[in-house]
Amino acid sequence: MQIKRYTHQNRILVAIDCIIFGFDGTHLNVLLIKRGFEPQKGRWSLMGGFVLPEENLDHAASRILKQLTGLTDIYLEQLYAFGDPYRDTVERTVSVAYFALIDINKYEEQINHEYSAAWFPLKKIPSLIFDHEEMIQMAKEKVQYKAAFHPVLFELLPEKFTLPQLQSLYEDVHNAMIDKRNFSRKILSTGLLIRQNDKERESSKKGAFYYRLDKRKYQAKFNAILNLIPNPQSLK
Amino acid sequence: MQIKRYTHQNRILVAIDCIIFGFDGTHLNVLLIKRGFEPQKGRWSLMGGFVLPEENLDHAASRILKQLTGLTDIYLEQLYAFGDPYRDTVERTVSVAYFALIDINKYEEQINHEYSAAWFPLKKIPSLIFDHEEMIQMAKEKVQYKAAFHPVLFELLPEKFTLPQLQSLYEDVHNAMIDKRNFSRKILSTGLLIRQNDKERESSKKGAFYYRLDKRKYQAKFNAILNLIPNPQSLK
DNA sequence: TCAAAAGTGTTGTCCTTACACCCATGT
DNA sequence: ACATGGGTGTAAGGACAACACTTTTGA
Repeated sequence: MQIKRYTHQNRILVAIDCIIFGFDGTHLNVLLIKRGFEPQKGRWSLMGGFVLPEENLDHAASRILKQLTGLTDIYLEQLYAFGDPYRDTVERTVSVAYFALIDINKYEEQINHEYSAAWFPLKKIPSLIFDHEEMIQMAKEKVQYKAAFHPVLFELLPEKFTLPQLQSLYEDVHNAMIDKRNFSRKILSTGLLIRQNDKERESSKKGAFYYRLDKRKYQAKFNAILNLIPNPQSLK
Repeated sequence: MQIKRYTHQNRILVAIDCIIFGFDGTHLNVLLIKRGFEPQKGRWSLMGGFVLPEENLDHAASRILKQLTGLTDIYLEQLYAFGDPYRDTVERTVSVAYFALIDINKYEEQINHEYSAAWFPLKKIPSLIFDHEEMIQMAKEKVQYKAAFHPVLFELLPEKFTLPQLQSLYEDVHNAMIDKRNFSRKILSTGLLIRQNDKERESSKKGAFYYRLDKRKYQAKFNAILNLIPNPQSLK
């Protein structure tokens, strides 16, 4: 007996919301849009959209990310499904949240005129619609946790970056000061970085060597458990 | 302007599936049901059900867990949302998977006659409907990962348990032999266990002391990052 | 008295941390 | 020449892993 449809069941809207992180050199930022549409027109929110009939959740998230940023091949990971019956004030909607880590410079090259978007440092997030603040909070904790054991923060940097840049990123994400000697030893001991011959000369007179990821080793070791921050206890 | 409903959008069934783990003293097991209903009647599957109009996802998962096991106040955590458009052969359904850790003995006291359920060791999972095998695989990896840093496996044991029991649990979950001297030192150094005065005398002549969780400290330290297994590298 | 599992301590190695000085360069 | 940030080495302490013998008791 072939069944065609489940009867007497309640169908629900399924949406995606994207927490898009970028690093401005000092702080981790989130990309938000000012809604030009109802509901809650004029307020800030995460970029989101409904899941279409023929696409899976990952595809929907990629599509929505591309719609705002123009970017593809981005680090994107499912975070959590939010399903409070009243979280969306219009109609019940289950939202599957994804977080993305992008190189903030790549974004700035793109310009999307359909949405007015802006970066906000995590400590200065404005009031958001629905449960979007909760989503960002959870995403932040997830990135923090993940970055303590996996080399995921490289996704936030350009292809060429310096150790001081990398260190500020770690310091901001973990909200801690790190000793630069210990940091460089630890990071370099992973074998993931290849030193380039040229230097970045904007932010210091001496200049700091550029590094580049060894992509083979990066992929191979991504899921390995590394110890990337001094006191994992400082996480909660 | 108040909107009443999103127009032109596609509504989807939202279901919950529960991966219920129990430990039989030797192996980690999963509780499966033999479906007495369509679709796929007669095949093994996870326990699941649709999300009802007025309940959130956690509530739906608790309800479904209780329906099968009779148990409440169980460790239950959202795992992942599965949303391939064709994963359910009847009709598109997004399933939010949860995993539960229960004391297998508590379950056996309960008898649910509506469902014929059975425990399967992880290495002997039968063929399952839809994407349920993938769900179990992901849940297994999640438990393994989580247990390496957080004292979550206690949820699988009765209130009173012995160190050898705990050790076999860790050994099975991480698929590794652990030195008992190092293991007991590490576990006891967390300060989470209180030794009882009585012994378990079934499985050895000498008898092994019972321990009990210090619930205050357990709650306090649950999210702290502990090092609970010898070589985190043995995870992948 | 023997077998079977429980319980316990020490040592060497490695990893982690704390810490201070020199280097290169632009002004 | 000096100020600024980049880059490196070492020593002490703590954590981890490897390892073997004694204890208890039921048969």
